[in-house]
Amino acid sequence: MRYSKLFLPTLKEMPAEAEVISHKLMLRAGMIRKLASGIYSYLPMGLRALRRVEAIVREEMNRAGAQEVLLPMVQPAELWRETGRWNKYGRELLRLEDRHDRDFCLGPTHEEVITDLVRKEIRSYRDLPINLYQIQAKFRDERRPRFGLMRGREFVMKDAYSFDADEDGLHDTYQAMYKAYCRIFERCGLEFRPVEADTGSIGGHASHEFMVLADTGEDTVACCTRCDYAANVELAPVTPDRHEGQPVKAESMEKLREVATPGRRRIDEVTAFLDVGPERLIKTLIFVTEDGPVAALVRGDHDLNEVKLKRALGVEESRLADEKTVMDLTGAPVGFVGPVGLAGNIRVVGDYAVGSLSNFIVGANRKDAHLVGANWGRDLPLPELYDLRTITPADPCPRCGGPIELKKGIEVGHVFKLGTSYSQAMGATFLDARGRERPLVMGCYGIGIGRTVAAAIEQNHDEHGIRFPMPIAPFQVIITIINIKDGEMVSAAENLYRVLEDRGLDVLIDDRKERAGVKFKDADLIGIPIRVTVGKKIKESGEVEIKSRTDGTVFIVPSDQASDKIKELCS
RNA sequence: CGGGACGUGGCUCAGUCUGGUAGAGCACAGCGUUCGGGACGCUGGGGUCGUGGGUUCAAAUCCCUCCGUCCCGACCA
Repeated sequence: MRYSKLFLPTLKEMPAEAEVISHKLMLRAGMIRKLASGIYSYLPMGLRALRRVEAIVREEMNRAGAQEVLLPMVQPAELWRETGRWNKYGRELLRLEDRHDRDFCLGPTHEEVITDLVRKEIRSYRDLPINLYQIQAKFRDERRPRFGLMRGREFVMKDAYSFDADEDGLHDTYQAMYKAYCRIFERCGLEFRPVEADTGSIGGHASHEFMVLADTGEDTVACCTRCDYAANVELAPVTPDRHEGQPVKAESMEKLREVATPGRRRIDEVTAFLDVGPERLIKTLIFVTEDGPVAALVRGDHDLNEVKLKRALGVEESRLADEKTVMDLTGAPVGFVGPVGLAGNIRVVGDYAVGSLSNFIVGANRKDAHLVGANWGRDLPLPELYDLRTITPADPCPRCGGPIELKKGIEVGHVFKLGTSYSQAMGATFLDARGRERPLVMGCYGIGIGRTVAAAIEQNHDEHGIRFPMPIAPFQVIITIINIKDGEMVSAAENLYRVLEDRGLDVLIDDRKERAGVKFKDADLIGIPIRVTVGKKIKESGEVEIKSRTDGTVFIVPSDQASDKIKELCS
């Protein structure tokens, strides 16, 4: 490709709208442009990188036995009504009507469509297992799109859906997908970790997320520094302390008394005012669920984990109660709510760690007042105890007891064992070897293609621009002609360009009428892994300069040996 | 959805507080010099100041409406 003919508008200055580095660089390097919030156009450079990732994904999916299909993006509402998701999915589902006022939606995911397809075509266990995938744009009307391609509303995703005859079959398919995902992200040159993940409201049996480790990640991963345990913090269980739940002797109990805490609502305000540590306090958080309101108790220095709370309560919906609801339920404004005297009115649950507290401090359910010296049994009943808090680096690894480290990650892939929830809801069945009708056992497997490109940039850049890993680079080689008016330089560069293209490399030749500095800056910005400079050395000694964008290594080689060296560096 | 910020040539921004002839740099076009790390000089084109309304002799500037964008939070495969 000739740079002079390429639609590659690079930006010298930082775009005002971008915050994170991958977003800034993708805009500056002319890869993407925004059309609307969370909706982006891919320009040639961006599309090339996207296609590279897609090609790797295709190869590995095909190798793992999956077959590519392409499903419609516009989907009829009836399918979504069958699974109940037409109502459950909420406002993220972009709904539309056709000219006959029939309801449709833009597909945010394709379980319904694929299950419909398979239930109509697959009748026998002899046709199983089957694993179908597609690479296609998804639309999710996110509440808050951000960070460019990292969380867009329209985004390119590879989604695969597997159908097995039984759980064992699903297990094998799941393992094959897991391994394929590892290969995909390894081949993309990413530092990643597969982590145990929450199965969410779908209620599957197992799930792993593939996290690219980067500070800008929106997820937090708990990693053991001793064994290979890694899990999303939403999920990572906290091992209860040995002392938790032990009764306190009556004689060591302080007297329960109410103290005035005017205006002190937050934990840090109360602890500062009373001059005690946050571990002496119990936070009382009121949630509203489909089964009614719930009070959840965690220690002042711990964070409540809503995923764990939902699981402990066995509910699907939960949200923090608003100010008015809290007032109606407890008689106190937010910040002064406590569990004493609450048990009769609403369900109270507590984290294991609150069970071992004695002489603790809680809100008094009265404005500007807290209770000091509270104790289980005497002042209030011990609530149902669960693992409700988010793991911290102070907690041991749930598997080996080793030290835990928290890291930020970008979720680029997710694999799920779905089981039979969709197939049962939609009547997707097959006949087994004994002629019995049974529901298909499903799995689903997603990869955010655009997000993978963005994540690769998050991990591979410097102050000058992108440093694309070779396997996903838009071009492998850029040839920089120092002076376009110098016939000797041009013919040497053109010659090398032809040779490299003939040898199957993707080459960009910078034949623009620009000064050398401009060309170097652009080459660094767009991150082509290998830069070949054809300059004055070609005239003096017949040599060219080959520079690695990845590590900065420079090779000066005679021009007739350049293609061998470049080929070697590209492999 | 709650909180905050912003919206002025293609881009980055100044001008708004204190109303009075729309600016700079970059980019773009032409000419000249320069030519291995985003050159310089001269000339030139390009802006309904997000939208609608209001106040005023006069609005980019003050007031209100709506729209859009970004950030934090909530929420979320």
